[in-house]
Amino acid sequence: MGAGPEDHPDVQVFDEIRYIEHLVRTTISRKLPVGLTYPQFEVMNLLSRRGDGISPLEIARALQMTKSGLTNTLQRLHARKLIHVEHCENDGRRKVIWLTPDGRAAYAQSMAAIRPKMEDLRDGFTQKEFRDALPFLKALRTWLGEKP
Amino acid sequence: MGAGPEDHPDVQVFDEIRYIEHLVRTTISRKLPVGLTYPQFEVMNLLSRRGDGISPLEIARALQMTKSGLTNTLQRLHARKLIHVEHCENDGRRKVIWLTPDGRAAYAQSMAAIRPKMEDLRDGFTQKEFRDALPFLKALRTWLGEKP
DNA sequence: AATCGAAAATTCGAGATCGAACTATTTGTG
DNA sequence: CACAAATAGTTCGATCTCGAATTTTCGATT
Repeated sequence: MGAGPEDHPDVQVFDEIRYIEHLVRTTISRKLPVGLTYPQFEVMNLLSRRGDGISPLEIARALQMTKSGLTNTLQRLHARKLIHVEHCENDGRRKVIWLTPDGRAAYAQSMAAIRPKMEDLRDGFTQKEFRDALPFLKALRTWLGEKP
Repeated sequence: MGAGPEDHPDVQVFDEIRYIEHLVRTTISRKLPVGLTYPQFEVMNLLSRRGDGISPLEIARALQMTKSGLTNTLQRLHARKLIHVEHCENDGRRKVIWLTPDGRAAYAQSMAAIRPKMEDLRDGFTQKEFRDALPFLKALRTWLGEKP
């Protein structure tokens, strides 16, 4: 029984990364208040972290979403009145997104649902462990992003 | 300007992981022969690595797909005659999946398209770097998977 | 042997995701 | 100024993804 490619450390690393990404996505999804999906939460999370008043294109780039994919998500958030969409004054092509009070409330509710898990995580691992893992992950991400 | 949560190493790690996963997915997707999607490739990759003759449930578990999602992908692969679906003799509920010769050819063609990038990667990083990154990633994945 | 509960797969509906084509606006250049 | 190229966003079609409900088959208990 010879060693297949699945034994190579690089393949294993990508498998683990795929698995972790999936676990994070499903774990958070299941904890979100009903009516909120994971991408919707991600958008609101960015609006909350980065401050409102950013454009759809900035959001799409920050979250690795396509413009068309983001249009879809923004339309749904807008339909639920969780975001407010303004037309940019200086540039007629651009729009600017804001969280509404309802949006902030839904976001706070989501974070509250996730917080216990996050705190568990910070008990299970040290910040040093995360810090030590970062350089390689950043290098890998940069390398993958630079060579199209 | 206080430190937001985005500065925390743990948040950064998850951001990098999300980014890497996305880059791998899109990079491979764009290199695949026309007509093949990334999930379809993943299934064929597993069939090729793990050997044929495995059941849909085993595939779904290995690839973190839901059974219903896999049914969809298998139906498409079957429609293109890239896989062969048998009814298990011992167990009437189960099916067993095989790559057809066409499937093997399509898989070989996909791997050939991806190989240069993989070789570049093995030039850009050492196997030791991947090996050193593994324990933390495995621990993180296990922890996330154990606490539902 | 009859039945009940678990397991494997499918169907269905809602939402996400991508890429290509399209519209509208702005910017740069002659 | 006119017009070409670039930019921001949307629309559309195909596929993926999930969860819930359903069907079929198996296995164990009685």
